[in-house]
Amino acid sequence: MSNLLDVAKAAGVSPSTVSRVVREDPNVRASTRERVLEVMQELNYIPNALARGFKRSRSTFLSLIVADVTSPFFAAVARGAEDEARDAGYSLVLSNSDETSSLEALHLRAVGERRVGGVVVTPTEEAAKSIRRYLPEETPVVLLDSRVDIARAHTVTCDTETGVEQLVTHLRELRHERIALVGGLTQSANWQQRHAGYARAMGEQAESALVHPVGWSYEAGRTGGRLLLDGAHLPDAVIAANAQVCLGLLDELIGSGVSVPEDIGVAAVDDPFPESLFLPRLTVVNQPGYDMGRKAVEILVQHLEAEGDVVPLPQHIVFPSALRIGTSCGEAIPRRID
Amino acid sequence: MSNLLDVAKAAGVSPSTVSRVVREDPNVRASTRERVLEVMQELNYIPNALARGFKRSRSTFLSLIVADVTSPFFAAVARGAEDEARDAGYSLVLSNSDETSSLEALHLRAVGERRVGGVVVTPTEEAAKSIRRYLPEETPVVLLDSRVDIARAHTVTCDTETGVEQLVTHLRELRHERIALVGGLTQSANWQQRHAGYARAMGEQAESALVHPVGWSYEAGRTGGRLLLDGAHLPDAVIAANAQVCLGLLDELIGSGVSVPEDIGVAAVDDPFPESLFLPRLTVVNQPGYDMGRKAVEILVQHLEAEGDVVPLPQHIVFPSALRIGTSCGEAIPRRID
DNA sequence: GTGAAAGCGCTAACAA
DNA sequence: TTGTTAGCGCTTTCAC
Repeated sequence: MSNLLDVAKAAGVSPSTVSRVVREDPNVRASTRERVLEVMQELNYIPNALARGFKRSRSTFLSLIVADVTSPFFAAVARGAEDEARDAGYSLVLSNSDETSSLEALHLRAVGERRVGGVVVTPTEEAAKSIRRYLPEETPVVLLDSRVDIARAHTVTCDTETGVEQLVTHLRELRHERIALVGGLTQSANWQQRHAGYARAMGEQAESALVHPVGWSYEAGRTGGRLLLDGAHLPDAVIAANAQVCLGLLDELIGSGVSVPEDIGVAAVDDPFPESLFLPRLTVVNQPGYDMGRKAVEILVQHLEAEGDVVPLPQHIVFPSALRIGTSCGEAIPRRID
Repeated sequence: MSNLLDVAKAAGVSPSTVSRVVREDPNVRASTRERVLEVMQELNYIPNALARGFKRSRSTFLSLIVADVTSPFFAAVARGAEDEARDAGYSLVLSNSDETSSLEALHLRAVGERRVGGVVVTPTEEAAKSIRRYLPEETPVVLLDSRVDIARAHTVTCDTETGVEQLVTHLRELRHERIALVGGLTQSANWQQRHAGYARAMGEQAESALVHPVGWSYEAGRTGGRLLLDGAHLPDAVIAANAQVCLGLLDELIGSGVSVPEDIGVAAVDDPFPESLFLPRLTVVNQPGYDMGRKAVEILVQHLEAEGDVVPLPQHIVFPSALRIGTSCGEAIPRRID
């Protein structure tokens, strides 16, 4: 691999001149630039961005740590983040934490040591500790889709509280009375939001026996489904706390011979099938993953490119969620695939 | 940010000693190591992996360039790739090319200049040129899910030909006679595979009027759906060339009042709804995206860590595809959600 | 408009 | 067991 020095020698100029050409510094005579450019071609010179960033101590990498890219919401976040990063001239390092603090710590350490310019992370409860420990003080952090309390961090979240409130109101307008809430963990801010929205819309009718904070996974959804099936009679409708839970829930219910929406209405926060208008369509509270990912990286870049050495104040962006009405709660009679 | 030299000074030892401690070189007296470790704590020292890799000219990044992480197949690939990369001590840089050669070129250039250790890419037709131009000669490349002809590159693919052949045979056993194939582009190796499997299983019955290589996108699926609807009568069944096409196709068909599978059976290569047992279940030819991503990175790592300076021979791995029978082609009467 | 020289943080001979 | 030294490829003063 030829380097800048090789080019300089072959072109009969100094390294600084070649550097100027590479960086498109105008202070180079046209004819000189010409010659250098030619030699670069001949030698197949590829600038070393690592060495460059190293010297200027500026990273050209940004990190995104999500629970699992395989889930549609996080895939959307990743796509938004990568698009924004690319547009700003950065490359995106992707990590999956499986919502496990040890894996999260491992990744934070990895990207910290690799001196990424900034980190976007969907944090676990222990994120604060790992961030303090493994990330350089000056590395900007955006907490996405959760708000662990970290003074220096920016946050990008979605107002699912209002979304769930609207959803429950919608369900009640459809004459559903006993409405269950399945999934999530009580200590998580995300669950608290969903539950608050639920409680607000249910008011007096809220039945704590119908609230099952069993976790965020597919398995949690199945567990929740079994809890509902084991009850004396099924609730009128059930809200899954996220896409994974929704899938588990549906598999459990339908696998037990329950019909949706005839026997029970099913709705979810996040859309398990986001790409399709495919019927039957679930009624969902949708979070704008793409925009959230994009915004998170935008904040990082802004922070990194802030003038002077004052640390930019933390930003806290809240996106609205959107109630998208489908046919899974008895809203209409669709054409069917079965 | 304190660096290795700061630690050395504060501990009263030489930089090499600190370096030895960091690298867990056994040639350090226990008491010395102790002291250095303490100082590292105090100074909050975080090793600089960039500088280290730079010095040793070994990268700790690997690159994955896919069409779009948002599609379930590529998300699975990304997850597999990241898991393997993590296990091997690398970080994964993710890029989306949208199957566009200009975007692909941009990303190849970006990761080439950033001196990633290796690249996994789902290539466009022009990939060969960009790779030659923007990647250092010695950077290993794995072509995933396609086989543009590049001498130096490893390949990881899936035998969809056999898969489609099995699928068509299955459909014929269900007494479907007029079977359409929608999506893909004739010049792509991926389409040729699918078509070859289709042709082989159809034999004499193949009708070229039922083959519509309209592209790989959601829109292509809709176009294909319209083509079918415009025909004198619907075929008995249709195979979508990938997940996106399948979604477009379903939306178009069902949106026009067609029932699946009563009026037409629908099957696909790749699963648009991979995570769920959710009924109705599509009959699909499944590609093991996770394993393919994992294997691709494994090859990269193997290549990078090969002893000596002989360039490892290109590997060509072919995964089998799996026919997964659902209920979307009239196979059974499922419980239903609608 | 161009060049010389120092150094970013680390590792790897080599010497002691 | 430990230290000295010379760079990895680039940018950046500061001269000229």
